[in-house]
Amino acid sequence: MLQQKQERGMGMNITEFAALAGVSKTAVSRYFNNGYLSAEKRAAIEEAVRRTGYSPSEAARGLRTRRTRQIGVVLPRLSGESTARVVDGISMVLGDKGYRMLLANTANRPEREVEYLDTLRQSGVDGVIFLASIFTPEHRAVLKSMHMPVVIVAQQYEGYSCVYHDDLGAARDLTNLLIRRGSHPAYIGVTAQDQAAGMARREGYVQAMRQAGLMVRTEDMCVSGFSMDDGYEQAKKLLETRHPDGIFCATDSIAIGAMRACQEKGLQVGKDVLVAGVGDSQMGRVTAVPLTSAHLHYKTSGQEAAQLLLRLMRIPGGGIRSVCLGYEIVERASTSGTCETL
Amino acid sequence: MLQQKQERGMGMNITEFAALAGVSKTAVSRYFNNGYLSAEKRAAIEEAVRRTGYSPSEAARGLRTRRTRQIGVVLPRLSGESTARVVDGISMVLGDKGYRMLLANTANRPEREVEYLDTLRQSGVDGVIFLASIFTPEHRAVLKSMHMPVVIVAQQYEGYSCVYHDDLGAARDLTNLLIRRGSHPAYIGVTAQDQAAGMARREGYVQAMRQAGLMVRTEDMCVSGFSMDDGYEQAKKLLETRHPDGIFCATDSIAIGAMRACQEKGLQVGKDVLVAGVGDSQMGRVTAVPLTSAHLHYKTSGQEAAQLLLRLMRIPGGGIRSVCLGYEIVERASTSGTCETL
DNA sequence: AACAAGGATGAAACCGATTTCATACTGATT
DNA sequence: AATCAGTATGAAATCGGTTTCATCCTTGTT
Repeated sequence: MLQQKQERGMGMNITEFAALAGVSKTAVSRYFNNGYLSAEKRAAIEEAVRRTGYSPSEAARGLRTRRTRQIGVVLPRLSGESTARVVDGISMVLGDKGYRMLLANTANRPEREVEYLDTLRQSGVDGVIFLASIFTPEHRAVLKSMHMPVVIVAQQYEGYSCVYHDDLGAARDLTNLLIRRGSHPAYIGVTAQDQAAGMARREGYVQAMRQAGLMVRTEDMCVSGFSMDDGYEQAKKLLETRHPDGIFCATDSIAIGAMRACQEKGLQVGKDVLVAGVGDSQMGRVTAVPLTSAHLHYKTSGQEAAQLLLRLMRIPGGGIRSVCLGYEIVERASTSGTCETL
Repeated sequence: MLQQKQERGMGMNITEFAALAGVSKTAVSRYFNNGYLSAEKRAAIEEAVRRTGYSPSEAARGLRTRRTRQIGVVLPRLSGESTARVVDGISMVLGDKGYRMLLANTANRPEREVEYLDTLRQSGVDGVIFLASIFTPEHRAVLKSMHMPVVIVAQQYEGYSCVYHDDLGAARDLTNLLIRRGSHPAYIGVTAQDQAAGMARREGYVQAMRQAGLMVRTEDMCVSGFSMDDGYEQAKKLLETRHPDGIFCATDSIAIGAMRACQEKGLQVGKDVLVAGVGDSQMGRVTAVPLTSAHLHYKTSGQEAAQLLLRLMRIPGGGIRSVCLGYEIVERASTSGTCETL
């Protein structure tokens, strides 16, 4: 029976293991926590670990230390390049530091975000990274009640460590590019409830238009959902009513939908109509007319967020600091007129 | 001080809370676990919970019950449509059942898979879903030592609950399609260490060729990496040495790379060269020549995997059962010759 | 009226670790 | 010789829940 336990390396507790190794429980605990320990004991325990495969129970350890070595990640969706890349970045940094990642996928339902944040609070994670979409008063309330390190990604929020992109700058530069290439661009964006993708990019468009001395007409600006199909629908309407010679889209998905609408109307993208998006997605690189876009460093933002969280956990009650990441404009055929072949 | 604790709803333990609610610890425990409890006590506790926001410590609970309500998910990468969709499916089912998801991203390093599986074993998750890429002897060893419910996705492995796709059938049908459309297709695949995407799809190609009475030449078959660029490189070589009039690719990414290689050589995809991939990715729908592919139900496979895991956890020491999901051939311009405009 | 079955109750044992504390030993410094 | 700082040690307390157990009420049944 004992033999079986030894071989399986399971179901053993520190008391049994200590007896087997010929040392005290305390010594075993010290072994796993780098406490004072003589070389002989250390060796004896090491040997016993090799034989049995014993490892201390995380549950018991967590109960006593109040640390779980887990951090929660709340995100609006998993499918979607940007989110996936952010999470990738987070897991790179956190994995190296021995932290595990508890994922909460809210499937784009803001009320779930609040719910999950609360669950994470209960489950005792050491910290939370929150990929926010929109901020409701409930969000603010639950965030305030978290009482643990929190980092917010892709939005700015006073009093918290945030990592975000210069959405406004990217939108301004892209709109400028559309203008320089000779168009008077219209705008297809997303809900203004989304600070980053909605508000900031819209503002970037408006600023660029004003600076260029162009009329900003509200009829030239419309609000779309996040999908390709949504972009297609909005663009179709726009093309019928306003006949723009350029469209700046708040995301690549929207832009790709818009390009399809253009082509269905017999317009040549990159020539008759210039189109640009934001995000530099894989898809935008393989479309018939490759899409001009702004590359945002999503993976980096994930890494930065993890770093900021580690910092918050290191400095008790302090260490709040935010990071703004830059962008790179990537011009392709959808604004240059040179229609490539793939 | 007590007032503060009440208001914050934090740092309180069951003893303090029980005193505050005017009941015994046991009653509180029963409240949260649906044990025998009079209506009055239930109401009193409910009221106290509302006032304080108290919730039992997961760590303490887990220590005693040996259940964490967490399940581990090990996957080769996060960015990548198929994986993301599988995880999406998993989180849908598991989230509804009150389970949390511990994600381990191995970044395509098989040795890390083994390492993470071991970490998950230690951290006491209630079960594991393993999105496998390849199976080494170390994999088999660590799986055997898990002593907890495990479901394997995208591969078949004797003795475990698996959910996988009919890769062979999909590959056979697609190859058949390429043949019916008049080509003698070559093959670009991935390492045969990958049972599903490597072996099975390759075998499907070979079977279809044989059934059609066509020569299967090893020179017409090559091994590529998983990226678009890898597919591009392999296709380029193939086009220079063998001049095929059709290419069946083991994945959409490879196929998209191959299409680019064709077009750079001045060949018209869908006419001079027919191309097909597997996976029905978003990207394959927006390429200049939309890509014929097989739709695999990734999200469903995630849901099924979660169901199978719940079943394993429900039936102690049994309940092993596997699921094979079908596919749907989606023919687009890359095999039909009708070159669409986006 | 006697008895069985099952609901309701709380004290105490238990889960498996970490941390405190009191004690002991070593070598270096006054 | 006395003091001190640092290393080593293990028994016991502790973390915050759940589960067992013995007991006490109710009912309904015979």
